[in-house]
Amino acid sequence: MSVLNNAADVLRCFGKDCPDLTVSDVVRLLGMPKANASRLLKAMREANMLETIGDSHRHRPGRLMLDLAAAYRRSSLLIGRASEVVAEASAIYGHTGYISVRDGKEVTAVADFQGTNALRVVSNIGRRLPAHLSATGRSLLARLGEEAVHALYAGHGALADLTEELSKVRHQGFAYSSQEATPGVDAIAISIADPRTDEAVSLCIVYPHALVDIKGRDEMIAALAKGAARIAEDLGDSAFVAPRI
Amino acid sequence: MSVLNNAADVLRCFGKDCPDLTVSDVVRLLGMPKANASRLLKAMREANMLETIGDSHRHRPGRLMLDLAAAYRRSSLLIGRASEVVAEASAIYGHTGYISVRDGKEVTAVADFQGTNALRVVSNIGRRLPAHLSATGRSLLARLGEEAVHALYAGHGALADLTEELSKVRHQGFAYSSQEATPGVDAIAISIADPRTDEAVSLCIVYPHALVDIKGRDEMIAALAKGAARIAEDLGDSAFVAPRI
DNA sequence: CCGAGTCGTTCCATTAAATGGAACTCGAGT
DNA sequence: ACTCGAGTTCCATTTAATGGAACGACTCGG
Repeated sequence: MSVLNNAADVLRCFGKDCPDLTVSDVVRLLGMPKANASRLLKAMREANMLETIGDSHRHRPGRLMLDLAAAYRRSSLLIGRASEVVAEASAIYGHTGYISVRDGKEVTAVADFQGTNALRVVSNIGRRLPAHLSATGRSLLARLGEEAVHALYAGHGALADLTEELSKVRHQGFAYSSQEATPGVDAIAISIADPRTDEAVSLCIVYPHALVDIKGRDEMIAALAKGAARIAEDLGDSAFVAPRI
Repeated sequence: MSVLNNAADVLRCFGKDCPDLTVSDVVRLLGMPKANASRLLKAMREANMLETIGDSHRHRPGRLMLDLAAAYRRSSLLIGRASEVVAEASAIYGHTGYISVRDGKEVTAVADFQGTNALRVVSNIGRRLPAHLSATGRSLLARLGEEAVHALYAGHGALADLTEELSKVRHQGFAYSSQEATPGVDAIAISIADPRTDEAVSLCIVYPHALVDIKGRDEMIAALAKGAARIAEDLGDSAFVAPRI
C-alpha cells in the first residue's frame, strides 16, 4: 500500500509551517519522481483529501479532512469531559484554554477555547510542540514511567533536566511554565487518563505573564484540578494525583 | 489509485454519526470484502491515518488527521480574517459563533468560538448540515447565481421555497433562522468571499431564541456586518452587500 | 466443556495499479 | 523565438491490490 504511505507523507507536509503544496514542493520535500507526485496529488484531489486553492496549482487539505478532527474528539469520552472543564475555566478567568494529546515527543491541541480578556493568548491548535518544552507536554510525559521517558529521550541532551522536571511535575500534580515557548506567556497543565482506552489528555490554560500572579495562578490550578479530579474518579484513573499548591 | 479512494471512503464514514469503525463496520458500510477491509485498516493505521482506541478493534481518525483542519484554516487568509470578526462578536455578546464553508449541498464549520453566557448554544463543529436548512448555508447559497442554485437543487422539493428565501437573503445581505435546525436556537449569518481564490465563508452567530429580541439581533448583525464589510473591501469582494436592517 | 456464531487476520493465484524515465504542454521571462 | 521551470501524459516494467477460502480468537448459551 505504497500510495497510502505516500499520501500520508504528503499530508504530513502540512504539519509544520507549510500552508500549501505544489507538485514541485512534494518532489522537493519527499524526493519522489515528479510523475508520481503529479498523479498522487491528482488522485488525492479526486478523493477529496486535497483541494486546490482557487484555480492555482497550490493544494491544501480537502474538505474531507475538515471533519476528522471533530470525529476524533467525538470518539473520546475523555476529551469531551476534559473540554467541559477547560471551557468553564476559560470562561471564568477569560484566558485561553486547550486540551492536548501527546504523540511521541510532540503534543498537539485537539480542542481550544479562546479567552475573552482583551489581552489573551491566541490558541495554537493544530501546531505541534516539542513535549519536553511545554507545560502541557510535560504534564503528559510525567504520566509515563521514568524508564519510558528515558527510552523516549535516549541520547537527548535535555534528558537530565527533563527527568528532574518531570519528578517535580509528578509530585506537584501539575506542570507550569513561565515564558518558556513564548515570551510573556505562562501556562499551567494537568493531565488525566482513561485507563480503559489508555489515552491521556492534558488540560491547559495559557495566560499573559503580566496579568496573573502566583495567587491567581493557583486559583486556576485549583479550578482545573477540581474538574480533573472528578473525571479521574469517574473513569478510574488511579495515577491521577491531586495538585498540591 | 483504488486504495486512496477506499481510504477516503473509510474516512467519510466518520462524517455523520459514527465515532469509531471496526473491520466489519467497513465491510457493512462500504460493501468491501473483509480481507480488503482488514488490510486497508491495517495500512491506514500504519500510515497514521487511523488509530485504534485502546487495544480494541475500534478505529478512529489518527493523529495525522488532527492537524489538517488547522492547516486548512491557515491556508486561507479569508478564514483568518473572518475568525477575528466572529471571535470578537462572540466575546462581546457571549454567544457562540462560527465560520463555515459550503461543500455542495452541505455546510461544515471550520472554526468555532464558544460563547460565554450561562445559556449558550454548543457548537457543532465538524458536523455537516444541509445548506438549505440553515442560515449559514443559505448565506452561502445566496452567493451562487439563481441558475446555479437551480442546477444544484434540481428536482429537490424545497427548490421553490429556497429560491424565494435566497432572494430575500440577497436583498437583506444576511441570513436568519429562528428555531429551524434546533428548537430554541436562532442564527444569523453573513457571507463573504475572496475573489482571488473563489472561496466563500459564512460568519455566523447562534444564540438562544429566548435571550435575544429583534433589536439585539440587529445589533449583532451590525457588528458582523461591520467586520465583514472591511474584509470584503480589503479582498475586493464586489458581490458583498451590506446588510440592511 | 462443547459447538455455533461473530470477528479479524492470513494465504495465494489472479488481476489491476503504481512506478519512473522520457516526451510533451503550457506560461512567464528575458 | 528561445529558454526555463512547472505540470501532465505516455508506456513498458515492476509491484501491489484483490477476493475467495481457510484459519485463529473470542463470546455466548447450553
